[in-house]
Amino acid sequence: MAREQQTETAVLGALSVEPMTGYAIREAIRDVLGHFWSESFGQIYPILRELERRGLVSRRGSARTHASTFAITEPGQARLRELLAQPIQPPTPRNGLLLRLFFGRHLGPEACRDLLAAARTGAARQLERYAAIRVEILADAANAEDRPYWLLTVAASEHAARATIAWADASLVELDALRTAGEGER
Amino acid sequence: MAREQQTETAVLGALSVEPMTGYAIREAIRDVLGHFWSESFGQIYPILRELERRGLVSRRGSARTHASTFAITEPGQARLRELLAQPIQPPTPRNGLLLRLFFGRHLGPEACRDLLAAARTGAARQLERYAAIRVEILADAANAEDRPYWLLTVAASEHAARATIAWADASLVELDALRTAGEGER
DNA sequence: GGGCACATGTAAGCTGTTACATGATTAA
DNA sequence: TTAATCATGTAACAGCTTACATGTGCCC
Repeated sequence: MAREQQTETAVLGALSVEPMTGYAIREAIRDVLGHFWSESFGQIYPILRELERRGLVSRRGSARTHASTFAITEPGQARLRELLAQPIQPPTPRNGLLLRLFFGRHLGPEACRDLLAAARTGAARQLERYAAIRVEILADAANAEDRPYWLLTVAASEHAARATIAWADASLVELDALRTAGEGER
Repeated sequence: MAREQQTETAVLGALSVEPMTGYAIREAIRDVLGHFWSESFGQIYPILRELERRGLVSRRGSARTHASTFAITEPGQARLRELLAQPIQPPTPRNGLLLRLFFGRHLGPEACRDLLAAARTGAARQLERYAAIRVEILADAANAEDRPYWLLTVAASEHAARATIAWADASLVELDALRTAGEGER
C-alpha cells in the first residue's frame, strides 16, 4: 500500500464515523488516533479535494464560507473497505532513544539513566491518557458497533506502554550495576 | 534534533565501533540496528562526504578504487557525544495495523482476526531474531564495553515484541467472542 | 568469462511538515 | 472590539527511498 493511500484511508475512515470539516478531521485524528496516527493540514485538504473529485466524499456548503462539511458517499464506503484490505505497509524503524542507548558508552551511564527515566515517565503519562481515552470510548453510546475495534487499538498502546515501563525498570537496575562496577574500578 | 542530524549520529556511531566503507555502514545498520533504525545509500554517501569535509571522519583509499574506508576522527568523537546528548526527536506515529483495526467494523471480525494473527506471527519471528542478535553480541569479545548498551536495545525490542504477542492473544479472544455474538444475532 | 557480492554515487520523485496568508465566528 | 478558535488553502522545503549508472574483485 503506497504511503499516500494511507492518508486516504485515514480521511475516509474518519468520515465513516460522521461528516466533518477538514479542520475537524485533523482534530479527530490528533485526539483519537493520536497514539498511532497523524496527519497534517497539508495532506488533508488536497486529499479531500481529490476525494470529492472522485465522488468518494460529498461537500456540503462551499469552501468560501469557511464551513464545508464532508460526508462519505456510498462509493467512498466501498473504497474504504478496499483500502483497509490492502497489505500493511511496514514503517521504517527510527527510534531515537534506542539509537542513543546503543551508543550509550559515549554518553556514559548517568546520561543513559536519565534517558531511561524520561522514557519511563513518558510511558506512564501515556498510560493515563489511554485510560482517559478508554473511558471516552465506553461513554460514547453513538458508536457502539465500533467500540470493540477502538478498544483493541487502545489495548495495543497500553501493552506497548507497559512494556516500555517494564523494560525501563529492568534497564535502570542494570545500569546501576554498571555504575557501581565503574566506581569499583577507580 | 533535526532529522538530518540523526543520520549523522547513526553514521558517526557506526564508525565509532570500527572503520568501515559506506557500503559496510549500510550493512551494519541494517543487520545490527535494523530493529530500530534504518538508513539508505542515498543518505549515507552524501553524509560521509560532508563529514569528511568537516574533518569528522577521515577517508583512507580513494573513492575511485571503490575501496575507501572511513574512520572517525577525534573531532568526530566529540561531535558524536554532542549529537547523542541532543533531545530526542519523537517520531510521528503511523501504525498501519492499528489504523486498519480502528476501522475494523468495515473489515469484519474475520479479516481483523487474520491481521492480528499475522501480527502475532511476525512478533514471534522477531523474537527469534532478537535471540540470535543477543547471542552474537555476547559472543563478540572485541566490544565488551559496548555490550551492556547493545543488550539494552535488544531487550527493548524483546519487550515490545512480547507485548505485541500478549495483546494479539487477548484481542483474538475478544474478536472470537464478537464473532460468536454476531452469529447468535442471526 | 559469467555471475555474484562488494562498492560508490546521483537523480528523480514521493511524502510529509512547516510556515504563511487569509478569512469567519464566537465569547469575553 | 479584540482575542481566540475555527476554517481553508498553498508554497516551500526537508527528508528519504528507489532506481539507475557504473565499476571492482573474486570465485566457479
